[in-house]
Order: sequence, then structure tokens, then C-alpha cells
Amino acid sequence: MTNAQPDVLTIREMCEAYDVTPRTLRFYEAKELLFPIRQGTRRLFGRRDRARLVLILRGKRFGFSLEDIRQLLDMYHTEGSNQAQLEKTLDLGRARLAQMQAQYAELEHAITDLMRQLTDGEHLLAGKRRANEDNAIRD
Amino acid sequence: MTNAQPDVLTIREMCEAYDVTPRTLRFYEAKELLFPIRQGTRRLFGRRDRARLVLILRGKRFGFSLEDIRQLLDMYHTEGSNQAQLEKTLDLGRARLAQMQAQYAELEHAITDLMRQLTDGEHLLAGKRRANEDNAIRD
DNA sequence: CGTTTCATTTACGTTAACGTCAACTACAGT
DNA sequence: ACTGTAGTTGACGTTAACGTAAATGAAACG
Repeated sequence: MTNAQPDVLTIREMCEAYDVTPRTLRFYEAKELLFPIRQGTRRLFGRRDRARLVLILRGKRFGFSLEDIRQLLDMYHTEGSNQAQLEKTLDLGRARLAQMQAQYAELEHAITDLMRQLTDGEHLLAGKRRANEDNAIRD
Repeated sequence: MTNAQPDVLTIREMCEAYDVTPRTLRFYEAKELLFPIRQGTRRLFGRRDRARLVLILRGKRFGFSLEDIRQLLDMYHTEGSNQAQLEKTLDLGRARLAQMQAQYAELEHAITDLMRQLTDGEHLLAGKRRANEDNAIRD
């Protein structure tokens, strides 16, 4: 069972698969968020890089900076790291988890809030519609 | 019941209450996110502006841009707007609500994901600790 | 009335996260 | 050998969201 699939994507394939530009992928490499292998001069993105990219894009949607994300990404290949480094990474992960849980709670609140405003607005709109009909009758 | 409390804050008071800088508040005014009244040359922020500021800061934490937020803020003083404008605002609000609900779901997923990585990492760390003890015995 | 103490306007600086352009290079097909 | 078609590396440009500094004005205090 020698897992012989190539399983690497070119930069174009990555862009289409994850809806990003080449510039973005090169930028992420420069910032050490991704580590594509080189076949000659070209980049090839393996499964590890794709998993990382998913986490990057996800983190961005939650409002985290790339630097925030970069530090956290170590969480996903802790295998080779030493004890001290691992502890630091775990601390960082726990802190991030707390942030996300807080954000989760706040997001729930914001959602119910917005829903209330929406129904209020819809009632207001219904009122205006009736008013318009009344005017039409009088014309 | 003539509600005679002044109920306005100076820029400093605002900064301390909401942990922002004066620059930020002036910037938000320039971008038409806030509309402080003027007493002579100075700004005074009333209840409406404070409510808006809360929503602004909240929106930012969820990764929305100030321009995104500005458009949505109309949701919270729909009283005077006309029918067409109100419909547009409501559409925008519904779209935003959908985004936030999606984000909510994704955030939940991300949280369980991160928790799993954390426990994995902690087990790994425990293993390294035991290995270290074994070494100590042999020394 | 002079001097701190805030606040204001104007303007230029800064950082993050890319966009855009120019000038190569590597290879594939004809 | 010529022509595309990706891909690459600089290098500079851009936008958002403020920071920072300078000059001015108003207000309160002794």
C-alpha cells in the first residue's frame, strides 16, 4: 500500500479550488504560512498545505490576522517539536480557543439582536405599505 | 415625563467607556458612522451614537469592514426612512444575517476542531514528559 | 491675565494584505 | 527555431483603519 497518487496541485489548481489568487498563495509562502515544494522553479501544494490553507481562510473569516493564524498553525504539525515549544503552542491554542468561544457567544447575541431589528423593520414596512394603499384609494 | 438627563459624553469619556482612541471616534465621524452633536466646537456623543459604537465594535470583532457596518447601521434608525430605502436596508440586513448564521455554524465547527487538536497536543506533551522522566532515571 | 488642560483641524506616516506590472524562465506544441 | 502558455521573482502601488505630530482654539483655574 504505497499511496502512489501524486496528490499535489499546481498554483492554478489551488487558485480555482480555493478561490484565491496566485499572488495570495505566494504571499502566504513568503509569510511562512505555506511551504509548497518545488519541482524545478514551480510550486506544488500538497495535502499539508491545502489543510493549512483551509485553516488560514477560515481564520480570516473570523477576523484573525495572518500573523495570529501563522502562530496557531503550528498546532497542526506538533509531531516534531520539542517539549518547550509544544507547551507554548498549546498555551497559544488555549488562548485562541477562549477567544473563539467568547466570539461564539457574542455572535449568538448579535444574531438574535439583528433578527429582532429585522422583524421590527418588516412591521414598519408593512405599515408603510398599508398607508400607501390608503392613499391610492383616495386618489 | 420629559427625560431631562443630559446623557451625553465627551470624547474622553467615550474613549474610556469603550476603550477606543479619540482618533478612532473622529475617524468614525468622518466616515459617517457616528454623528456627535457639537457644543461649540466640541463633540458630544449621545445614546444613539453610543449604541452605534457598540454595534461598530461588535461588527469589527466578526471581521466586517467599517463600510459593511455603516450600511447596516441604518437598520437601527429606520424610523424616518422611506419605503424604497427601507426595503433595501432590510435586504441588506437579511443578507448580513445569513452571513452571520453561516459564520456561527463554521465557528462551532472550528471550535470543536481546535479542541480536538488541543487534547491531541496535550497527550503528546504528556508522552514527552514521561520520556524525560525515564531519561532522568537512567542518569 | 497668563497658563495649563483638552479638544479640534490638517496633514502626513504606518501596517496588513494583497494588486499590478515588468522582465524573466521553462516547457509544449508545431 | 518560433510561439504560446504557465509560472517565477522583484518592485512598486493600493486600500482600510487608524497613529502621530503640528498648529490653533476654547475653557478653566489660580
